Amino acid sequence: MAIKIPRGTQDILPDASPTWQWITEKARKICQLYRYEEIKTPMFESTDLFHRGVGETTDIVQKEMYTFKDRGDRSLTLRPEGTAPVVRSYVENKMHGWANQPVKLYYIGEMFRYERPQAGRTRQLTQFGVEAIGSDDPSLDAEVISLAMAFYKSFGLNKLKLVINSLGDLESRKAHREALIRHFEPSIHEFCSDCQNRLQKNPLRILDCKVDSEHPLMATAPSILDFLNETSKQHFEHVKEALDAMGIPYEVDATLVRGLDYYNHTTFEIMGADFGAITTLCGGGRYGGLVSELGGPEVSGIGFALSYERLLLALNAEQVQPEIENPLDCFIVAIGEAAEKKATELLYLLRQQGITADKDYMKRKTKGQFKQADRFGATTVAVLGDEELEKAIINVKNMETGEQQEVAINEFPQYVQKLVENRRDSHE
RNA sequence: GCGGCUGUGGCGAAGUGGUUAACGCACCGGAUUGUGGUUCCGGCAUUCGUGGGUUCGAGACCCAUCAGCCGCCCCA
Repeated sequence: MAIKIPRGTQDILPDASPTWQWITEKARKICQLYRYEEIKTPMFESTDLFHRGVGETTDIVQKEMYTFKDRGDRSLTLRPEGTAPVVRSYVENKMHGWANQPVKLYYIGEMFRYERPQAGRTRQLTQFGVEAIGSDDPSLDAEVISLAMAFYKSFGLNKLKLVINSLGDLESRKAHREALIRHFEPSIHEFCSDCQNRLQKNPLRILDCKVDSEHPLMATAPSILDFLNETSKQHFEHVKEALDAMGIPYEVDATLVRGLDYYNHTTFEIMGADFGAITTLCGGGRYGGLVSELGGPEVSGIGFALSYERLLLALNAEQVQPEIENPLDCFIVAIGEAAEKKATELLYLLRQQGITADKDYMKRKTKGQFKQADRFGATTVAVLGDEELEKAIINVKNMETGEQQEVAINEFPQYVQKLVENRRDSHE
């Protein structure tokens, strides 16, 4: 049996790859505007990085990692997310000592999670993410959120919803955590087994549970927003004011709890609509203890990650098409062996001049070659056969008007060049 | 990891146990010995995701397995 693509992965075929290039271009462009610089980290890291950086209690670490041993008996893991590796690099390269602070980075790359695939969820996913590390200024939170929103807007997407929340600082989180345990503990046996486990490990995530969302204790659960201390409150207020000033609408959702352990203060999610159960396009937030946890100084960062796969769902739902096209300037129809050889030479000349050019490689008849040229959307076709070779000319046909012109073969490249330039001028 | 649905040529899709597996699109060839987008004619699945079983006979029924989609969980 033929070998098939691994589960949860996909080939990006030529008809889809322009869209992928388009997304990448938009991402780079927006990062350039906001002055974030690209960082590339390895596809695999020491397994410990994710245990320490992402959190032992998270689903990612507990059941979704592609972990393997290399020949030197090192435990390595294909990266399931981008923040921990970037922070590892921040610490390893002592970026906290760089002149420009905060350090503003972005990455584009593949992530790997062992999950059950469905629409918008694959085992290899492509993420664009941003990390601004070294400042706890709340206006930086707003900048990162606005970058994400501007990115989506640049595609013309409109059905977006920004949801924000604050988890507060360590002190606030601790107080809230205790209140949650007090709230749920007496009746915890009425909750699902996941929630029973969460009670001591991470009671915050009980709020996130879909199974027990109708339980009366959910509605009356203590809200993190009531436990924010003065510092945390001010931070959150500042973020909201900055968003208001930029005219970015948002909703505050006190139950928005991000899945990874390292978040504090601001968390946010951008949701799309109209494409099935999965609506989260982008998730992010501020992380406090992560840098020091990985051996760096006590600084915090803020970032987000979003996937191409889900952006694609949103683009489909709103019927957005990429702006990329690749027109064929000239197709050479060669009739006979001698002409075929000459065509190869002429193609090379055209391409050296920046003219997109192609020919037949399937030994098609003349008619078939024209059909191919038409399918490619060639704007001109050059016909070369024995008759032309004898007279040292080539017949250049305009495929829109059907007009055909004899051109001396040694003037052919310049002639096509002129046609292409005229066409470009008239289109501008 | 759990539950539901699905799997026929490059694509879409008929076929609900009986001989040579409809049809549409795409593709290739011819009508037009060297000129496209229209038309007409012809060609194009030793085989129905894979493996096994039931049967005189299986694309259809059964079992297993793989994959996809949807839902749950969770997340990007």
